[in-house]
Amino acid sequence: MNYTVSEENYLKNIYHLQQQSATVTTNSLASELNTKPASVTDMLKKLQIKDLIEYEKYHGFKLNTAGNKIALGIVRRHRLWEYFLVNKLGFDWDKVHDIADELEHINNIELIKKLDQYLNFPQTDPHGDPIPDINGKLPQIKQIALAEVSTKRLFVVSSVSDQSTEILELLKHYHIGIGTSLKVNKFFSFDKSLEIKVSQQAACIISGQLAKNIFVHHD
Amino acid sequence: MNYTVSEENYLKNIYHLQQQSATVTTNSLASELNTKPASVTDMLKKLQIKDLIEYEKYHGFKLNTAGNKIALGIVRRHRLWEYFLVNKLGFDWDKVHDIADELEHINNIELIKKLDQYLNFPQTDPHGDPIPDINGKLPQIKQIALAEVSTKRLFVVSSVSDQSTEILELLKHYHIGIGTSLKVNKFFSFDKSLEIKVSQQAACIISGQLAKNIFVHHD
DNA sequence: ATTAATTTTTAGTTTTGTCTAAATATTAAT
DNA sequence: ATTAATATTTAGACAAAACTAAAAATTAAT
Repeated sequence: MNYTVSEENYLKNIYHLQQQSATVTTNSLASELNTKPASVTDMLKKLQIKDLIEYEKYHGFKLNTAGNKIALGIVRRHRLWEYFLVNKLGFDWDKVHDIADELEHINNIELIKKLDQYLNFPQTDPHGDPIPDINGKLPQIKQIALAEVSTKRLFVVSSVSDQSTEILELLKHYHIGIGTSLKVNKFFSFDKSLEIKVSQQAACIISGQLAKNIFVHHD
Repeated sequence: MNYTVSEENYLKNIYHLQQQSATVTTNSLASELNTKPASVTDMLKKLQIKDLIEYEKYHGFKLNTAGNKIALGIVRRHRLWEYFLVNKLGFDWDKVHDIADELEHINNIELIKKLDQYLNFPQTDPHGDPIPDINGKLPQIKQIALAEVSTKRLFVVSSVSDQSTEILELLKHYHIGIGTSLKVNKFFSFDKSLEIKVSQQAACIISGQLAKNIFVHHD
């Protein structure tokens, strides 16, 4: 079976919204897709006929097993291409999203297999998000927000939840990227800021706001 | 300005047909695109309104300067991706066309600039076809069909006009690829076959049919 | 120079994905 | 338990890109 670019975009965005709340609403999907609720309703009917979602009028909807598998395929392609764009072509990680949004719709098994191999089977994309394997299985890396970590223990940055240019700018300033080792020296309860030590550099202070968006795992 | 996938496909195919005959007909374009003449007429009107072709009802049409520039951009992207697919991902050259047909429509200047750089600014794609530069200029490598070459002189294979799996199979058998050095020992007028000597190998005989499809340039 | 054959265009539909405006269901509030 | 507010769906239209069948223009043939 083959799906249109539009169908794939709906499936992908339902998938992402489901990561936050199990059931998705027409309005939230519409705003995610920059479209109108009426258009969403139209597409939902089509996706239901193709048996990719569970959908009951007026009562939200979610991907079924088949829909989930397709969504994971799209996510896999998106994240592999992001990895390629950053690690082979030398893009900054905040510039690759839109390009990957186009590349992800090229659904050629051989292409993605060879790309994966060429990239040496990466586990996560440049933002630290896990890349589903060929069967749609996500490598589960358990990660904690830096804001909730214990002090004096070494962690490795595994992902950043906000992927804006603004956060990248700040992270660049602190010399923090995916894979950077760091530890928290002290939490300051007054303004939730914290003192951290990033690899070989001198200790520095970051905001609680930032620490909530940096995810790490044990070394 | 931004063009749809369909518009780009029309422009690209008009470009290719123009390589063979200066003016293109509705029927030939329809069969090239696997569509119906009526659909071609429809699109021609649109392309004329967008000022990309010269078109007079019932009297053929061709790309104007603007249309040509866009077509060359598509060809550039197509051939760069083909190069990538063969030389980085390890595809056989007869398997890359369809994938490149999809990749070519992603029109992001930064992407193509970085891809070009990553591939080290290749001059020709894996079939030996020249890659237009960023301004649409084609590197002109003058080439002759092997069937029309003088004997006992050394040539380098620069391209193959037929790009089917069938010809690849045959070329593999003779150990001939783009870049292979060879010379013609003798033409046999009886059946137009010719004896050639490929690099270090023993001399062998190929058909005139094959020789017409192999293009070479001086060493 | 007519007629026949071919090519191209027009007219009218269809499908996909979108939209606006109006109607209907659901949820929240008094 | 109504009413008000919000969310969702329906109805009807539209644009892009294709199609079929029929009409019109061009070219070739006698």
